[in-house]
Amino acid sequence: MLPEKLKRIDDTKIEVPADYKPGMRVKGIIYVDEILEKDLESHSIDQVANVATLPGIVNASMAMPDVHTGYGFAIGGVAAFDLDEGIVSPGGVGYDINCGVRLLMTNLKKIDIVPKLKDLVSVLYNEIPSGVGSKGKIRLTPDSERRLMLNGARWAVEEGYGEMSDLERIESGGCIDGADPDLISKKAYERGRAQQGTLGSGNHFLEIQYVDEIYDEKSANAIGLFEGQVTVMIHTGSRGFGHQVCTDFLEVMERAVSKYKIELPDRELACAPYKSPEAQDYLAAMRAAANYAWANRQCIMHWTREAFMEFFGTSPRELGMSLVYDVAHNIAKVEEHIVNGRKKKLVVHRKGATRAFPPGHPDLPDAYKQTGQPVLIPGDMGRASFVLIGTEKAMNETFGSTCHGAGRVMSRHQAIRKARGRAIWREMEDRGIIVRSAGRETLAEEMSEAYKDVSDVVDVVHRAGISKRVARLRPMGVIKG
DNA sequence: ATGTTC
Repeated sequence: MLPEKLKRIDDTKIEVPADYKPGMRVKGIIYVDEILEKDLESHSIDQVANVATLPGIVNASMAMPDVHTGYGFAIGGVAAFDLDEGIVSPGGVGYDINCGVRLLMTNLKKIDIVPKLKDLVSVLYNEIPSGVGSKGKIRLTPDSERRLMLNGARWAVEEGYGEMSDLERIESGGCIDGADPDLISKKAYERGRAQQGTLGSGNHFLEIQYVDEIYDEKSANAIGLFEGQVTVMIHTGSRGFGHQVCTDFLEVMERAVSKYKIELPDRELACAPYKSPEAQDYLAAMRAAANYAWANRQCIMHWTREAFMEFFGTSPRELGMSLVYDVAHNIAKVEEHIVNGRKKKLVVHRKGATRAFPPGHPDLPDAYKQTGQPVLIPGDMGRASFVLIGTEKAMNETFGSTCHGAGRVMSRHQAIRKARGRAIWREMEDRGIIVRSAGRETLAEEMSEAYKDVSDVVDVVHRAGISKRVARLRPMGVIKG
């Protein structure tokens, strides 16, 4: 049951009124329908309300339909702050800075690979390092790690991992300006040294998929997607490097909270005024970690192309292996939005939320100027993933943002208990999905039933108009950490 | 998410 104070606005969203909790400066908006409303945790609602108390918050504290409890800010949260009055908070970005998704398409059809699927998955599994604490094939010197932080995916391309033309199909060109390697701790340098080009664990994955349904023929055509087409989705972030950056700056922010006398309903919301050196330093360090993640997805995509080349004995070009797009879903960015009819720069925190810019937006590459920004939504490993497109309505309502995935319904611990005595890999294989995993418990934690149905999540954002459904992808082969 | 409890 929803708390009585919450008001349903329409069939896709509810309002958390500004009198829900003391100190709220704006209302909260949670995008859920009657189905997902049942999975809404009261703690997530409290977190949306807590964020609404932060100085300089603009319009509303928002949450997407895949919302669940996170560190301070809910995962699935979107919050934008005024640059004069507002704050920056590491909790609004999360531990996995620039966790995100990229989608690679091919000109292969599902029927071309079904008979060889198991072998193809093995080749990929051997080629892409995965698992907790996994080390990659790259060893960064302090100097190369610096250049990586400054240049992101461009660093990877310059090192031979991919092509320059990949860069225009990455959010922010695969490199956000304003990173400062001098603000990165020795510990973070050390943790990042051997983890570039690794998948990690948890919900991170590499998946071979096929396009199973097209909803919007025109946009799908413009992107290059067709029914039965094989695609590869890569979901990973900045690994131990970003985690360390977040840890380091939470400490800085805790001190800033007392220094600037910021009153917080929850110490996990530790933050600093946007214009303070603490906030500017965090943003510069966060950008270094964001660039680390973009380079990471670039390297992994490159090895995916190499694995396909080795397996099929033809070049990636002949296999049509071009990048569709790459999105960040854990990041804070300074963006221009219209507030009360006037253009204004804001610092937008997206934590488990994806940018969804509309057709014509100046930040989009030429390839997507007319279509709008591709939005990539990974589901759980057994069901589906989606390609959506950004909309004008998202610009007006959610600072150009939409959902990011399925969202858990079971805790990791619950899932492990529920999976006891079962062979999840075999259950998947019976459904025609080949899975390889480095970690023993990862498959249990990540089984389908531990997640909401991503189709329900996507249905809400589509009906709400904050992004538009283009295609559904079904998993065939999964590599997990 | 995470050298899965510095």
